[in-house]
Amino acid sequence: MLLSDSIEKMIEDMLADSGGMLEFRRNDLANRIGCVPSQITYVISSRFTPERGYIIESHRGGGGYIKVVKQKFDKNSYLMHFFHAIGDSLSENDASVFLNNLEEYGVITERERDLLMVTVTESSLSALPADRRNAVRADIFRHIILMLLR
Amino acid sequence: MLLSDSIEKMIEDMLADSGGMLEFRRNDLANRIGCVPSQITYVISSRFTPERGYIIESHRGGGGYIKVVKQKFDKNSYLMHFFHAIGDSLSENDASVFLNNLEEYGVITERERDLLMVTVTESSLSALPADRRNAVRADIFRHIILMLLR
DNA sequence: TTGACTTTGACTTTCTTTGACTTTAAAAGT
DNA sequence: ACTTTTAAAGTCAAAGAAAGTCAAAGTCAA
Repeated sequence: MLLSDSIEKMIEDMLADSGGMLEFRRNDLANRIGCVPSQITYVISSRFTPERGYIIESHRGGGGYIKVVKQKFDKNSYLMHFFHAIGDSLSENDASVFLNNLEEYGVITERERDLLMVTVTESSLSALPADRRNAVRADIFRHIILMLLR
Repeated sequence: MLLSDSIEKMIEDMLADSGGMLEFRRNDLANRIGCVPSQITYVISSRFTPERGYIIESHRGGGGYIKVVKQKFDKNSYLMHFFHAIGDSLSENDASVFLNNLEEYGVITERERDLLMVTVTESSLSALPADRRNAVRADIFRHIILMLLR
C-alpha cells in the first residue's frame, strides 16, 4: 500500500469517527505517520477535493490547523453544478471520480456506476482519435445527468 | 513459440490460478519474463481485448499496476448472443431494441435501460461525424454487455 | 515479396515522495 | 505599541516510480 493511500485511509477513518468534521495539526499527523509534512498537503490536495465532496480549511502560524469537512449535499444542485462544470471536455478520470461520488451519495447504485463507467472508458471510445474522446465523453455525461435529473 | 504467445500463456495461467482477477506490475512481469516492458503492453492490447472477454484497468505513477479481469461467459449465453450479434456497427434504433430486450428479460432494470440509452443516442454522439457513430455505439455496447456478464 | 504481426527501445505522461524555502499568525520581549 | 521569535501551514521543483506511445526494425506465412 502506498504512503498516500494509507494517509488517505487514516484521515477517512478519523473523519468517520468524528462524524464528518475533523481538525488536526499537519505536523502532528506527519509525525504520527512518519512522513514529511508536505506529504499531508499532497494527500489533502489530491484526494480530499471538492470533487469528491470535501471542504478543506486551514490556518498557518501558531495554533495552525487543517480542517476537513465531508459535505452532505443536495442531489439536484450537485447534478446541476456538475452539468455546468463539465464544459466541453471530460477526462476518463474525472468521469470516474464523478460517478463514484454519485454512488457514494446514493444517487446511483454501484451497478449503475459500473455500467455507466464502461460507456465512457478510453477502451469504449478507442475508435475515436484520442483528442476527441474527452469531448464525446462530456456530451455523454451531460445526457446522463439530464436523465438523472428527471 | 513466440514471445507474445508465452506471455499470453503466462498471464492466462496466473489468471486461472487467481480465479479470474489478476493485478501485476508491468515492470515486474517484464523482468520475470526477460522482455521489455512495452512488450507486456503489446500482449495486453492485442490479446486481452474486450472482444475476447477481458477487461483491463491500469494506473501509472508510483504504485502503478495493470489489472486483468476475465469475464465468465458461461453463465449467460443470452448476453453472449447479443455480444456477437452486434458486430462492428450498431444504429441508435438497434441499440434501443437491444436495451428493451434486456429489460424485458430482466437483465437490466427500466432505469438502467434509460441511463444506458442516453449514453448512445445520436444526440450524445453528435460531436462525431455521422459515419462514425454506429461504430462507437457498437464499442460502447460491447463494453456494457461485458459488464453485465460479470 | 508483401503485408500482417511481433519485438525493441527511446521518449512521454502521470502520479508520488521529499525537502528546501516562503508565508502567515500567535506569543513573547522591549 | 512595536519588534522579534517561534510555530505553524503553503509552495514548488527535483527526483523517483510506474505505465503509455510510437515508430523503426525484424519475422514469417501466403
